[in-house]
Amino acid sequence: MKKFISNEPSCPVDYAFKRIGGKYKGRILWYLHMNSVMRYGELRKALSDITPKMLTQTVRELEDDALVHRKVYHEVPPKVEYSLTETGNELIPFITYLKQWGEKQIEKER
Amino acid sequence: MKKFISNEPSCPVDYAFKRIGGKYKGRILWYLHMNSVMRYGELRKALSDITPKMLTQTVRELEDDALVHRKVYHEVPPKVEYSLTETGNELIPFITYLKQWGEKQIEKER
DNA sequence: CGGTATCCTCGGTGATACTG
DNA sequence: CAGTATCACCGAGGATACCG
Repeated sequence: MKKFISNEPSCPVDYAFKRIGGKYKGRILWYLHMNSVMRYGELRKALSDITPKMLTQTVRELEDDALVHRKVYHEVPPKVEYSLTETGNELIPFITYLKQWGEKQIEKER
Repeated sequence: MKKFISNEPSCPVDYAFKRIGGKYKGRILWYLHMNSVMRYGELRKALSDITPKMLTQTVRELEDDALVHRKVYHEVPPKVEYSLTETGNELIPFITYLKQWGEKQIEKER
């Protein structure tokens, strides 16, 4: 039987995983989906175990990958709002599926 | 506006990511989906950059998580076949979606 | 053929303190 | 409020050699 082998240096599956992998990206995308718009401090509270450095770093990566939009209000005190971009929104069906699968597996373990 | 915050210690999204995250798991699941059954050496060729240690470690984790089935033939020379379990198959729609999304993004970059 | 056994590297993550 | 700046750690992943 002839096997299908895709040996591209950058497999699309790998590519996608790199863009949404990492310790917090899945949760951030999910929270932004649930809330539409969140401020820096709100994300920080939602991801209670995250350090400011990691939060900033992670949302910047998501912004560079065009999954998250960052809106800065030049006020005092400062205000920054995060939301999903169109491309980020395209990931939601996928994250929803993954979440349901995860819930099912957790249920199985009990 | 009241925000939706899910602060469970083990969010299902996180849970799922941990089970299919890692450098090679996505590709292994995808290859097994495409080929139905693959031997150790075939997986090794498919994932040309993987070391035997990492391959063994990764498929063992997938086996422990009941995503992959490992069938040993007690022959000489030895023969081991890997395939997706039912639970592993449930991830395929998700990986398919992710793959298409990845292809689209790669296309955008060009 | 299908793995193990060691040893080692490196970068993703964390802790803490400070700032416009 | 929304970040930066440093320094430190540790474990996922890699290199290499060997085994039943």
